[in-house]
Amino acid sequence: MPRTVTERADVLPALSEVFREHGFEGASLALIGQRTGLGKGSLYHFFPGGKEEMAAAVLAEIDGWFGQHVFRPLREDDPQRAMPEMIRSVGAYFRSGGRVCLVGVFALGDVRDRFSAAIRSYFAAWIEALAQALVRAGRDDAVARDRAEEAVAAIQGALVLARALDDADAFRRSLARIEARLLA
Amino acid sequence: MPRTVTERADVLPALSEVFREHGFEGASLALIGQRTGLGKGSLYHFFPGGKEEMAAAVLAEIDGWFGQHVFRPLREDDPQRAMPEMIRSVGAYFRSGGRVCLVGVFALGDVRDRFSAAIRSYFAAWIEALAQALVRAGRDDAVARDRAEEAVAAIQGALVLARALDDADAFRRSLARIEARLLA
DNA sequence: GTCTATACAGTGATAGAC
DNA sequence: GTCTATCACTGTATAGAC
Repeated sequence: MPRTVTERADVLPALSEVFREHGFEGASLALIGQRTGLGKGSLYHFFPGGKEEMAAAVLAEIDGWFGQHVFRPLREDDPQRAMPEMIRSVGAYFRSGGRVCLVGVFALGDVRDRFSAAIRSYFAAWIEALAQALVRAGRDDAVARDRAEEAVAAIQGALVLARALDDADAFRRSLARIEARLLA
Repeated sequence: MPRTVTERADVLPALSEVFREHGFEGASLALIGQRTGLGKGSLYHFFPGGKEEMAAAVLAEIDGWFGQHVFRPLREDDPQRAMPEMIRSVGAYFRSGGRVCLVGVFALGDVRDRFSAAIRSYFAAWIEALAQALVRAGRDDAVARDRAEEAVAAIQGALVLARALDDADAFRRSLARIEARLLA
C-alpha cells in the first residue's frame, strides 16, 4: 500500500532532523529513507538533484522560518520587545541546546563551499536584522553592528559548548548573558 | 622504495588536518592515505583500531597542546599576561578563523558520543583554567566562572561565524571583543 | 507517486608478500 | 614497516514495474 505524500514540504521536517543529527555526509539515503518513510524512488521523485537538492531545500526552509519568526520582528517590531523575543524563540528552536544549528554545522564542514551562498546570507541577514533593532534602540551604527555580530556568534558558540558539555543549562546561561548584553 | 616513519606522532599533524577539514565521516582512508603519504597497511600498523584510534590520537594531541600552551599558563602565570597571551595563541592556532576547532566540530556531529569524554574534558579544562586566571585577577568565583564560560563559547562561535561569512576579520574582531571583556 | 531491483564506485578493514 | 590485493559492505543514483 503506497502512501501518498503530495507535498514535498511534508518531508522537510524529517529531512532537516536527519541532516542536523548526522551532517551532510553522515545522512545516508538509507537513513533518510527510514526517517522520512519514503523509498529512494519517491525521494528522487521529489528531489531529482539527490542529497544536494534535499539539503538545499532544508536550508531554504530554515531561512524562511528565521526570516519570518526572527529577522522580520527584529527589523519591524519594537526592539525592546523583539530582542527578548528573539532569545526566547531561539531557545525554543534549538531546544535549549539539544538541537544544533544546521547552518552552523554546514559552515564548519567541507560542504560549506557547496552551500556558501545560503550559509552566508543566513548569518548576514541575522546580524543585519539584529543591528537594525539595536540602532532603533538607540545605539550608534558601528556599536550596533558590533554587538549584533557578537550576539549571533555567541549563540553559535553556546550551541557548541552545550553539546560538548552535554549541558542544557550552559545554553540557557549563555542566552541569558546574550540578552543582558543586548539590552544593557 | 618504502619510506620509514618510525614515529606514530609524525603523522598526527597531517591526520589532524584531514579530520579538521572533512570531519570524521568525511575523512576517508583513501584521503588519509594521500595526506599522510602512508598506505593503509602502514596506517593500520600504527593505528590498529582504525579511524577511531586515529581520531582519538588526534584529540589527545590537541588536548596536550592546549594543556601546555593555553591551560597551564592560565593556571600558573600572571593572569594579566596569560589572558592576552591566550587570545594571541588562539588566534595563531586557528589561523584567524581559517582553521576550525576539531573538538568543536566533533561536538556538533554524531561522533560526539564516541568521543564524549575527550570533548567534555577539553572544554571543561579550558573553562576551569580561564576561571582560575580570572579569580587570580580579582574576580569573584561565580563571576569568573561565568566570564570564562562566555569567553570559551565566544571563541567557538567566532570560528563558526568566520567560516560562515568567510571573513577572517570577523574572527579577529571577535577575539578583540573577548579580550576586552576578560580584562575589563 | 511509490516501490523493488540493480549498477557500480567507494567504504573501512584484513591478509600476506617483501 | 610498507606495500598491494582483496574482502564484504554501504554509498549514491538510476531504471522500470505497478
